[in-house]
Amino acid sequence: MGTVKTKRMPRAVREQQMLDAAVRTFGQRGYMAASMDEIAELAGVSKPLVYLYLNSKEDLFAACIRREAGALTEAVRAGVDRELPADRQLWDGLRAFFTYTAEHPDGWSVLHIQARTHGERFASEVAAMREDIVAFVTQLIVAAAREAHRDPDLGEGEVAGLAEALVGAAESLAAWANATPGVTARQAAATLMNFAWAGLGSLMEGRPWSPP
Amino acid sequence: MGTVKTKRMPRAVREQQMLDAAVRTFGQRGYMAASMDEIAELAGVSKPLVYLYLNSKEDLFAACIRREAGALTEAVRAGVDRELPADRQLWDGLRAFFTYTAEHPDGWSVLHIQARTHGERFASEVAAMREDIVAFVTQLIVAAAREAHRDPDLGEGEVAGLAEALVGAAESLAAWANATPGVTARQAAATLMNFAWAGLGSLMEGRPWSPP
Amino acid sequence: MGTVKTKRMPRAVREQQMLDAAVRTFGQRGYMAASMDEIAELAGVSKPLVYLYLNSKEDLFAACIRREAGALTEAVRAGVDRELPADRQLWDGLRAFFTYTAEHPDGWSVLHIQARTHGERFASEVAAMREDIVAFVTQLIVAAAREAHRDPDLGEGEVAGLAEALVGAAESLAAWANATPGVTARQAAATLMNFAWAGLGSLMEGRPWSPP
Amino acid sequence: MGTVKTKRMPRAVREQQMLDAAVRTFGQRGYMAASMDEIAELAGVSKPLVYLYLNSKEDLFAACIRREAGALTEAVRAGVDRELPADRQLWDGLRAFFTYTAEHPDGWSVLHIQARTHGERFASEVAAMREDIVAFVTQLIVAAAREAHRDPDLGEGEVAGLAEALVGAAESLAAWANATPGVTARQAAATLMNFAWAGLGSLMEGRPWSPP
DNA sequence: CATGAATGAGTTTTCATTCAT
DNA sequence: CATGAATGAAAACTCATTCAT
Repeated sequence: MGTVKTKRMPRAVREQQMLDAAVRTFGQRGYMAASMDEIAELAGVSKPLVYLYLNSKEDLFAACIRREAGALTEAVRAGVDRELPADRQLWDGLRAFFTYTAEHPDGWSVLHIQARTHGERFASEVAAMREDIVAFVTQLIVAAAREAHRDPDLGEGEVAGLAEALVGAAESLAAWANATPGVTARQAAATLMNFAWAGLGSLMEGRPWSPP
Repeated sequence: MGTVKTKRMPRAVREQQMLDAAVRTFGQRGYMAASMDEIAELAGVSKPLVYLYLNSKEDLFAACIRREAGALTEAVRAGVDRELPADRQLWDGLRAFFTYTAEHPDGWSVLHIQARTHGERFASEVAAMREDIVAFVTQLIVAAAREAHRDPDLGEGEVAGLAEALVGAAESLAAWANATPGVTARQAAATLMNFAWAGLGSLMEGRPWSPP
Repeated sequence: MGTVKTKRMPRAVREQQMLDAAVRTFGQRGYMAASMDEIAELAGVSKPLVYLYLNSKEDLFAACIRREAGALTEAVRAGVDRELPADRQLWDGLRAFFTYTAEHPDGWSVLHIQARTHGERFASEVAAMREDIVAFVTQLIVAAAREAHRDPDLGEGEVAGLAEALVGAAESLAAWANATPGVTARQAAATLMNFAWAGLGSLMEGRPWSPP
Repeated sequence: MGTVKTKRMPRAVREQQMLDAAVRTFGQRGYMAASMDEIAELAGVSKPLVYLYLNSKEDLFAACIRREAGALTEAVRAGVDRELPADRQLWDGLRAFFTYTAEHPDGWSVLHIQARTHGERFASEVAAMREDIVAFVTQLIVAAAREAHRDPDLGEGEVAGLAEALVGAAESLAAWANATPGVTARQAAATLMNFAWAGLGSLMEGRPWSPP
């Protein structure tokens, strides 16, 4: 499955091959356990070439994160039509998200797990992407309230907590769906929509659960 | 800051000191980056003693996982009274969970992050614990339906998905609460109850969201 | 000729063996070309032990410099009786110096050549030692003038330049004597005394050479 | 700061640019620490071209030594008029020498330090140059004796030692003068003439210092 | 029981050097 | 001629692990 070893390719192509190999290795082994030797071999090049193009293990990892974060963001963005109703947007976004994470489990692992556990430099790059997504979901919640002609009795902090919980639930479900054979992206999205949209609806109708 | 160095303690005590040091180190540095040197020093013992008692880095890590998983499970179990109504049980369990993760961030990091990224052996040990918890939540959902005299139109798979989503959301919120100053365990639990219980209620009243 | 490989020695002894090996290797190959592998092998230990005791190549080199500078200084000091007349002191000091450099060519190379060409950190350590020696020689020149009941028409700067030239000449002669078979320490010292003492005498008698 | 990159220059010119870059790099970084990459970049050419013209790092270094040794020799030769009295010749030669070393510190470093510490091949090339100079100084000493109508009671070995000491002192003073701001070539030369010529004079007048 | 002494195997990284175009 | 693409070999350094005392 490793990239076929061909000689003398343009730099841009080789760089992508290296990033492919790196994402796969980092995703499966983890940042620390991944060795530059393994990455180079999987990419079908010698180690010095990896260093020539990507500088260091850290830089290589950062490049992986940037590429994968961009790709995931782009996939979700492309799946959503901002003209449609809020629930439809959320549904489409979730499907795009679960589809992408299912098709790129290593990239998702790099973003979700590896990047968060190996230094501020990496964590902050992912945090930025995540904030984009949380902001998007927050907008949808507010839009949903408006569409339902409700004035949600929710403070800003509460909406943020909800968006955070929704995104967190999505992240967890992605891991679960990846690990559970037979669970499709569509099913994962439906489960979450059921759970979340109904809950939001109830909240907006003024029936929150309150602690005893 | 390490345990004070005292001579000749019973083996069980020494082992706990070692596990304390190991959990702290694994939690903060990650499994790969943690060095046996650092752990031994933090525990106030010599390295060979660590090997004598715990065998290897792998075994030491496994011991950490077992201890921490047990402690977390126990904390949640102790916080819940199985005689109370389902929503109260969930509320109490969530509070116990968020309290524990806030007070033992390194242990939680070991379970939630480290154990899942370093080989099947560790992942499966945590998965077992997690399944216990998901099973507990599943029971609560079913119990809630029964209490409400509803026949939930939910298949087993759907309930499982919901429980999974709930647990996943809790895990995400734990990380979020730990990282966000000013968010208490109680607040995290309230946010999630609001989100989840209302959603479950709507579902049971037969108003699920359905895909377009 | 390498140190015989014996097992389990006290740290202090091993450290000296390592320094011996390092001085020899640095002296013969130069700082950059010397490899830690070679040093460890010559010392009869494994590389990790070298790092355990001496930390890094830089620290190891610095330790060599410190040890060798101390030994050279001590050898010269031990060879001189500060109660004797100035010329006798200079003669004795030079003999001790040439003897030492002849017997420890690698140590001398480390101090004279290697330390000066690999970063301020090392250069300054040798510079400190050299300044000690230049100061000593300066004292002797002044003492010589006093003994001769002369008031040397020499400014401080000029005396410094002379001391510098004398020390420089000694350093060069050391290399020359080491490289020229059949030149003894005594001969090297005699050549320099002839050259220097007579010159100083002339200067003090007020017969300097003056530029055209 | 590197040579401006221009296309299609005659080989001889390109070679000089490469040697300029190499001398500078070797002089400042040292032989081992200098990288062919840096040299090629500083010369404004691609690495393969350096190899095409100069063959290898060793050959490149040797070419530097040859060029710099020739230039230094030539500078001294050009500064001296062989018709003038011996002391004047020495004075002029020293001034030329100190001037050259001050103006070409990297070249001087290559000759004085680098070449001597990286293998017999390079050392011997510098040694040859140095012997030329020592021979020249030896001639001057003999000529000085003749001019003074003295029959120096000095054996050949002694004269050689004196010349060696003088040259060595000059080399040391060159380093000292380069490192000490405010010391001009003229001052360095004056210091050494004072020291040396007076000493020689005394010797020839039959007042050598003799060991106790 | 406890530890100072020791290492094999691996890590990231760099460098002189060569082709194919 | 000139260069972008590529690498074999080795460097400094680290770490989990084990004896001998």
